[in-house]
Amino acid sequence: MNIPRRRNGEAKKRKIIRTAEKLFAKKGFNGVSIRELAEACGMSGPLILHHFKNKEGIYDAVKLALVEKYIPLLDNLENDEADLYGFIEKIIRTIFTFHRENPIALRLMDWDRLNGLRKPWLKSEDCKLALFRRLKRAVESGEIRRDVSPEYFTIMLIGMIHFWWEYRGRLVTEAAGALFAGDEEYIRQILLLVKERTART
Amino acid sequence: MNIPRRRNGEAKKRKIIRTAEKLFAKKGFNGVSIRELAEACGMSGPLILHHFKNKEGIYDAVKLALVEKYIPLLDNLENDEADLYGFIEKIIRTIFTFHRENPIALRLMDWDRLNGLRKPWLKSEDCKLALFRRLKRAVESGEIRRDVSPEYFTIMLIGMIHFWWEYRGRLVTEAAGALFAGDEEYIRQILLLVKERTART
DNA sequence: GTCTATACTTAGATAGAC
DNA sequence: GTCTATCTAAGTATAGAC
Repeated sequence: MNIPRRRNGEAKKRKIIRTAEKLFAKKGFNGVSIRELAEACGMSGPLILHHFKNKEGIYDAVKLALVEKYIPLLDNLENDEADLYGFIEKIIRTIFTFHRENPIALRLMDWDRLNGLRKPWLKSEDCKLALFRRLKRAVESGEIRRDVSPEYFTIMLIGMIHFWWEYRGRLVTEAAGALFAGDEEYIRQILLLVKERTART
Repeated sequence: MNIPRRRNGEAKKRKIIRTAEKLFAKKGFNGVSIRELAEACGMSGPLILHHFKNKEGIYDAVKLALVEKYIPLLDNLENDEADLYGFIEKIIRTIFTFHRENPIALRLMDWDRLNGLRKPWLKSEDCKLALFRRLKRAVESGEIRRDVSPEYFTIMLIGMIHFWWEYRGRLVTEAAGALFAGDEEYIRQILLLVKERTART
């Protein structure tokens, strides 16, 4: 009994990634040791390094796993629909859904940005780009007011959303339900803002 | 000759703080070793630890130095003037000035937030608070539209500003002049946004 | 695949001479 | 105040038995 199964490695590998995700999000790359990760996984250090080349290899795998969760959400945004406000709401909700389902993503991205991102998050800029392109078209076609700058307006919108999730992450005392209601109200306020700023009179 | 002067310690201490500021901003607390800091200062490690109790002591001193630069800016905001838009512009310019004069502050604050801030940045929330209070008064008195939420609007504004400086920090290829012009245009766009959203029709 | 033992490096901090 | 020398702990990673 207790015969080590063949091809048990993949399960362990996933376990390592899931555990490392949380630890890296909490303490950053430099703040997590292989020893600590091994203990949290209930394995030995050398076993971790049997599955991954080195510590950076673990980190890269964590990033890759997150990017892969991101991709299906982006496929939603392929065709930038006719209705500008519908499109903006869709983008906002896409980002909100991603962060709600991946509460550690923002912290990981922040650590990575501060550490000077050796390898970039290939897909993470796509929401910003999609938003910018759609806004630019709307300004050029006269769909919205001409004095709106697509570049700066994009930065403002992404900034509002980004900061909300940073800020929200610190409200640990709140109940989950209250946070969710806050999300909805914040989205509503953003959409009001967008309309008031862009609508032609 | 080359007699070691008395009371030379304070100058060294300042030098250590100025050097540590840059290193901590770049690599975070865990990413900087005392050895590295000592070398960058042109001193030995033990000398650093003669002036500060330990590594955390250096870090705290760096934070303190930054907070002290922040205080005089805040004194500007004491009386929240009659004109709402003037007040908002003043707050925005205050934050912009601070970040332009202390280009490393934002990174330090971000590192600190991620590391779980043992000791808080006592004064850094004050701009947000001043803004919130003024907005609340404006809504309640009917100075601006009633459907504006002071809480969320504050978060949006701070988010826009915060993200701009994060984003700006990555635009290393741009000339300083272009960045400065970008600042002005961004402020202009924010103020347009605020007016369009809040003005009563 | 999985462990123990261990090599090697670097970290923070101290002792003590000057 | 300032240095050299050094301690101890912790880090990454490998060797090799099972």
